[in-house]
Amino acid sequence: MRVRNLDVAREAGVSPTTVSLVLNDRTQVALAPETKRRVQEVAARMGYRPNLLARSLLSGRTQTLGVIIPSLSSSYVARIVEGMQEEAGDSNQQLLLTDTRHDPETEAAQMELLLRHSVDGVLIVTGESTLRSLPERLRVLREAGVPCVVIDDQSHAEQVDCVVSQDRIGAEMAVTHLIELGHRRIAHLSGGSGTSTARDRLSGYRRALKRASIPFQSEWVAGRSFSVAAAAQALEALVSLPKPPTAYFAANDRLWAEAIQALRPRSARLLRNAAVVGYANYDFSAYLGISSVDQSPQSLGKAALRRLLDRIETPSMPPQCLELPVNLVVRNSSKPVGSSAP
Amino acid sequence: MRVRNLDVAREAGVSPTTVSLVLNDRTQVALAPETKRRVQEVAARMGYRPNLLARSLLSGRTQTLGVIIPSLSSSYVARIVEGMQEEAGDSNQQLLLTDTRHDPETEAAQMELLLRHSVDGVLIVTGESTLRSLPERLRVLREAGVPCVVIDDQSHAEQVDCVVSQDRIGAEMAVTHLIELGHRRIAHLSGGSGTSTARDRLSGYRRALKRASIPFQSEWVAGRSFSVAAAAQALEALVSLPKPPTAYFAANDRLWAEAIQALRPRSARLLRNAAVVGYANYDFSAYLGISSVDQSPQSLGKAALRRLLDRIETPSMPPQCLELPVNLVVRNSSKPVGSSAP
DNA sequence: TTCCAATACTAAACCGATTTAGTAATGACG
DNA sequence: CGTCATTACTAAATCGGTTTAGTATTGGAA
Repeated sequence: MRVRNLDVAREAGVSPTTVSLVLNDRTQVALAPETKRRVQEVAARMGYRPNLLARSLLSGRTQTLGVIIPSLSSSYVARIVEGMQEEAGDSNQQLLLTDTRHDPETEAAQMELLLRHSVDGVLIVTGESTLRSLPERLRVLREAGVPCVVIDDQSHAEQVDCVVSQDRIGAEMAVTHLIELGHRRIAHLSGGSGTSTARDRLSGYRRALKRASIPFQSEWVAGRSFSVAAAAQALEALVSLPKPPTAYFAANDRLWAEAIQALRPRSARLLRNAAVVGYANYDFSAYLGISSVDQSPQSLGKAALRRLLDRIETPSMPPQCLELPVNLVVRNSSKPVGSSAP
Repeated sequence: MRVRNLDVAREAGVSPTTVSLVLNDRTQVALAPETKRRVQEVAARMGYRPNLLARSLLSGRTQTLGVIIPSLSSSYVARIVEGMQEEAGDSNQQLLLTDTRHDPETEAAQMELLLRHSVDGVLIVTGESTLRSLPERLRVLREAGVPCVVIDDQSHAEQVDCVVSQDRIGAEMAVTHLIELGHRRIAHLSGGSGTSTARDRLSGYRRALKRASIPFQSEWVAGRSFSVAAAAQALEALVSLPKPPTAYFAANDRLWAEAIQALRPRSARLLRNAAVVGYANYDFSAYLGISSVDQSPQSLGKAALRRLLDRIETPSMPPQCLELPVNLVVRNSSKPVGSSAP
């Protein structure tokens, strides 16, 4: 059915070795130009397509990378994967994508499969629900000798390469921006303390307040996780404070949008004039006019894949944590204090 | 480094054959229970992980499916892939994802790579920009004898399996809904005539008008493609009609949102009171309160993958076109005619 | 003429599993 | 006691490439 090396060899009247040498351009070995031309012509004519399985079995390289993500629903994650795709395409790598659906067991099972498929390396985009099982995943990878890059978590930076965004700085930029708009009562809708990104954003928030000599008030920070329910509850609490905040820094745009959506109408009305800066700059952030800190997830993905390829080539490098810059996108929700415009 | 069948065999004092028989539960061959137990124990202890490359080379099956998408930026596409993931996980299949970035050449090159990797089948999510090259892709796949399912286009339904949504019916539902809200001047922001989905939506729009005895007016239909520029221009034209429409049926939510975004402030103000029903029900549609026709893209992905697996098992089946149902999600943008509420 | 080097190509081993065809040992039966 | 079936296992071929170590041929130099 499928044309093999041997078929081409027969048709061209040479040995499989010669076919292999010609098609892989092995110039160390002398070859008559005429033979070379003939083999190429025959291979093209017959539609020869090398079987990468066979090649990989011998070489131990598959040109295939495993990608583990918590879910593709998040357009933030989707963009990271897009960035990986782009870089992978340029480097002739294929991506085996596996979605864990936020489930550590699925993650474990899928990673096992990736290893059986002999991926050359693995890219892990961390998620709130799979963070706890990350050390176990890393252990398995280390034992298998398969390189790995972790995205969006730096808790294991001494053991393994990771790529994150400058979350603390991003948060600081966002809050400083609100302060410059004249706000003093600035709340933080937090993602809790379960992820290093959420912790960094809180830390940036505090730093910005401190630099402006605004005392930190613990009741201005609410939110236990990146879940909608937690966010809605937290936002409700913030808006119900005796002296409600005039501005909000949300750890995530989606969190903000969903929370607003879920709030009772009264609370939602109270929020109408508040200033907001969010995080992650989803597509819809533009439609909603929410100012947001953009991490350019594509760059994250590209950088991670680039790093993984480097690591595969030079396994001995010391692990490194790449922190990519972020930038603030200002939109309508950056309202100056006291404004009552829509 | 990696534990092989042979290593397990040596350790357990049996032949590789026996190891293979035990681990694959080949009961046709008699095996002493004690041997079986020992082999299993040794394999587990040594962390044996079968090399699927070797297995595939022999069997001709890789348990790997190629997925070709125009881009992961669209959350609609991302959801389709999510659905595939889910079904794939249940069937022990791996997905090789390739993003063509809307470029036919990248698509061709990537598909070539997928074939070299011996995927068992290919899932193609069509995009406006890669539709023209689809016949060529299908030809190559047919020649290679690799099964394929096409998503979101039924132009080749006699040759190849396809999975689409009931777009005509969805459009009819949307427009009928607007008619029931009392609207008569209903415009259609179209996706042009380049894709069968856009054509079907237009056709559903016309059917709904006809059933309500509203004469079709060609100036009420605008839009040449699913691009933002085209949509903004089209919407501008519609809103500037001497008697502007009171309601809009948009071929796509994103198109609508982006067009609004791009419009001049004056036109945007004119639209504030118009009723809208969109298509595709993106996440942000809920945040913006846009009524929308939901195709449940996950189901599309699941159905497509299911069909592909069936096709792989039974290559002789006649090609089939699956049309999945859609449903209308009603939100704030479903304003009755003459309303001036926000 | 003989020897060596360069040229052009190839035979065979190998990657790690599965599978087919077969062997050795045991036991039952006539 | 010989034969045949059954049980428990294995040797070797195979998948489709790449690579190593080689062979045959030619030409030039001594």
